Amino acid sequence: MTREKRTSDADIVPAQPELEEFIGYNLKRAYVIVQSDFRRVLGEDGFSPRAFSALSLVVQYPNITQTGLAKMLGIERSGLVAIVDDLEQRGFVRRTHVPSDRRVQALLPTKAGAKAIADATDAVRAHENTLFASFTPEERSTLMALLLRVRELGE
Amino acid sequence: MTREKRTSDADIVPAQPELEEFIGYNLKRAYVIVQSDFRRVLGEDGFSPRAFSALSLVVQYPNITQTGLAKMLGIERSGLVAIVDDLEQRGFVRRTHVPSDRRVQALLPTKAGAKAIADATDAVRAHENTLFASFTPEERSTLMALLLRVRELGE
DNA sequence: TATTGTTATACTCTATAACTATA
DNA sequence: TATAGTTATAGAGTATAACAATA
Repeated sequence: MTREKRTSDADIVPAQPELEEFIGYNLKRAYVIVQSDFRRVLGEDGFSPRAFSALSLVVQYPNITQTGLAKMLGIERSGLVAIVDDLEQRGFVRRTHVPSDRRVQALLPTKAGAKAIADATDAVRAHENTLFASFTPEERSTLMALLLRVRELGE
Repeated sequence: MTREKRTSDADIVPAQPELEEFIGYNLKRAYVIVQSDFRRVLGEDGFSPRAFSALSLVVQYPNITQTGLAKMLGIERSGLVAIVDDLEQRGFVRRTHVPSDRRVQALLPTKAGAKAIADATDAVRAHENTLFASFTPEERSTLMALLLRVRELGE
């Protein structure tokens, strides 16, 4: 058994940690970068990522139920209550009873909610355009396509 | 001002939610998919993603300090204490005092720690190979390269 | 029996601030 | 004064289980 010449374990400094070979690790690190920049920009408008996502979907799918919205967001129904409570208190959505099924609370955006999400969406677009300024349009669309492929692995 | 023919807001069903246009949103959804699969596989070996990452780095950079490890992982020093406590209790790392500076606690992997991370690394490789079986090698390396580019945006 | 929204609860992850012992 | 490790604490975010109202 041969042994490399070195004085102690501390001398072993690999050019690249094994960790770096994993997609999961790089995905997380990349996600943290983008999310923290999102929070910095959207914090001014008072939107957390999940509040932004929820309101965006309510505006696009008016009368969506809370269960339906939770499914779209990939979270539990129970977790959505606080999010909707917050959006309702800020006057961005209304819970409305549905006559045909009195269990469900359909969600409707208010005009203020539609305005707020339109402004926030513009801000997020600007944030991503700035953050990804060094990416070519092709690189961005390639990244998007591959991320969609990853998302499909979970279905 | 023209108005499209429709009976109510509920009829508006866009082919694709605006949310889907954002890299940040897709990054998060993709990350959740990969992480939950990681947890399912590594849970058997008793490694959370962060414990796995921490031990992996200690094995690769023996005598790393806690502050140095926290920087590599992108978390606060204080957050690392519980992680190292756990790894030390399980006999995977040792905290050792450094004579030249008695403030620092250098971290050394034990043989059991090196063995455990080697096995877990094999398991993670297998997990990613299975999960990304539908990706070609080129697609995987393209995804990795783009994720690295995103990570660089945060430096 | 099953489902919708809700509450209670707990767990993970992370950050901030303050402490201690060293430098 | 500054730094390494630590502790206390709090805040997101999420999940599970159970409940009332309704189907």
